[in-house]
Amino acid sequence: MTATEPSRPVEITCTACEAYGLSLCGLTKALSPSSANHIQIQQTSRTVPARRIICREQDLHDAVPIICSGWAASVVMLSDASRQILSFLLPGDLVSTALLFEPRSHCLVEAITDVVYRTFKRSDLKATLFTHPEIFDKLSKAWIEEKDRADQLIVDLGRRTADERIARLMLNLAERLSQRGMTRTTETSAIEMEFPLRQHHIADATGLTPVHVSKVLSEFRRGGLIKISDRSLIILDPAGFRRVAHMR
Amino acid sequence: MTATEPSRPVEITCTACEAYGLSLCGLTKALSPSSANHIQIQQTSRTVPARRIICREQDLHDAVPIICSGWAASVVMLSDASRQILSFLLPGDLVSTALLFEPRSHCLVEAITDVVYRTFKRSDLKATLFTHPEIFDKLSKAWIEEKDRADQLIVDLGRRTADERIARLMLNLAERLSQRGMTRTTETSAIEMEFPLRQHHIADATGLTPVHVSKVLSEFRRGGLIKISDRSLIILDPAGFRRVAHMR
DNA sequence: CGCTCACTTGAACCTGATCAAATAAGGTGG
DNA sequence: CCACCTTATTTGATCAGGTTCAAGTGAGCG
Repeated sequence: MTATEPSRPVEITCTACEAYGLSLCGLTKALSPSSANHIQIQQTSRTVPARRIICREQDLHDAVPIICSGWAASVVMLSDASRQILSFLLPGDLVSTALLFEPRSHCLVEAITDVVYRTFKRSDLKATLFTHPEIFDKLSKAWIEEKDRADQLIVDLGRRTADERIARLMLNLAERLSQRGMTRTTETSAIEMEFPLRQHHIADATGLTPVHVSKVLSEFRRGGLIKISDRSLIILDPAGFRRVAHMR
Repeated sequence: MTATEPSRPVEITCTACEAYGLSLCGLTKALSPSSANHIQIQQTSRTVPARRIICREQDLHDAVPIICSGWAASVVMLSDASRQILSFLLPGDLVSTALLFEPRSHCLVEAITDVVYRTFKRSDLKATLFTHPEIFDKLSKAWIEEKDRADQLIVDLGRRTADERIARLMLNLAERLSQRGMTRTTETSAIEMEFPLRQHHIADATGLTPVHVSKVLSEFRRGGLIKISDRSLIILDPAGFRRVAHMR
């Protein structure tokens, strides 16, 4: 909530995330071929420092936020101060497709790293849905993906061990980052990426305690599966790590 | 998969679930006032006996099924034969709003009781979305509800005890049934309903084992919170039961 | 009558939580 | 750059909520 450009009409194209060609920001791709086709839509860009809250449960949002850069998380707070992370938001992600239809969110979104995001006005975005089938398709795809991930998480939390949950979380993030071109593969076929999560984020996302996360990660390290240092993650043995993640 | 009426054009009105005024079937309500407005849409009705599978993961569905009567469950099967139930489907529920956009489902749907359901052709239903804003609204509402429930389940599985999970499941079902007029409140303000779930269903939905579910239910019974017999459930002490469900 | 499936109950076990203390990393003001 | 403070991570010891295993009781059904 630091810098706030004055709201002004711009192309829906969001150069910051265009490269990812994904999710809502990817809709820019759907439109750009025929340049005459660009939509004028009210849009605001904001920058939020790490750890700050992007929006709260109570906020009535007229705005639909999209992450342009940085990592964020949607989290539900319980009354005893325990937390459950519903999903991590990466560049190009719509915070929640439900916001397209309802100005209410039952969880809060917080920045993990410094985050740049843009908001579209719901009514504008909703209107373009009807006039631009490509956007409609992009958004329904985003919606399906969001739900698929939620369902996967339900299965993970309901039926998998701590090791599996943590490995799967990391592999899922690696996959999503790689779709965005945000991973590198070394000559030893290890996968390398920026990884700003603290262990408590991993704990909040997997339904575990930070203490146990620490133990499991040490175990993974000892097994030569991963290497974490300096806010970056290397999956040294992707095949072995996937084996851990599946198991059963 | 027993009785299959030949596919024929009928009004979208689905009398079986119209009474509930909910979910997709509720869209019938949105339309019926102006009778000139009725949609002709291909529709098929089927009856499935208890325990049978309504549709599998692999099936490429051209069809969008809606439960007309009975209870069903969407379940994910793990390779070790353990199961996670993602959601229970009650009369008036769309099996999955994602089916509106994608002919694929990553879980299977199985009948708990005898189930009557109808299927609409995806393309037809999708088309009416654009021409009938009331239907669009109904469906986006269904989508949001579906996602809210999934998110709630994530929190339950990630952060709550066995007692809380089970109590919340029952209270949620009671709430949904009551919206459909499928509960009775006695003079002692106990809440009574049909409850066809086996303990293993409860276990599959809450990420617990049937053995533990049995123990928790016995505890609830001993505490005078609920009474289960003969496929029906009475919440004897709703206030007390809600207290158990919240706890923290 | 004999089966199968659902539920119950108890004992032993185990995964992950809790508690506690020590170490390492940042971040801030001087 | 240092001193200080706060936040992360590690590690070990103990605890507990649920699982697993096992055996027994019903209830519905062909």
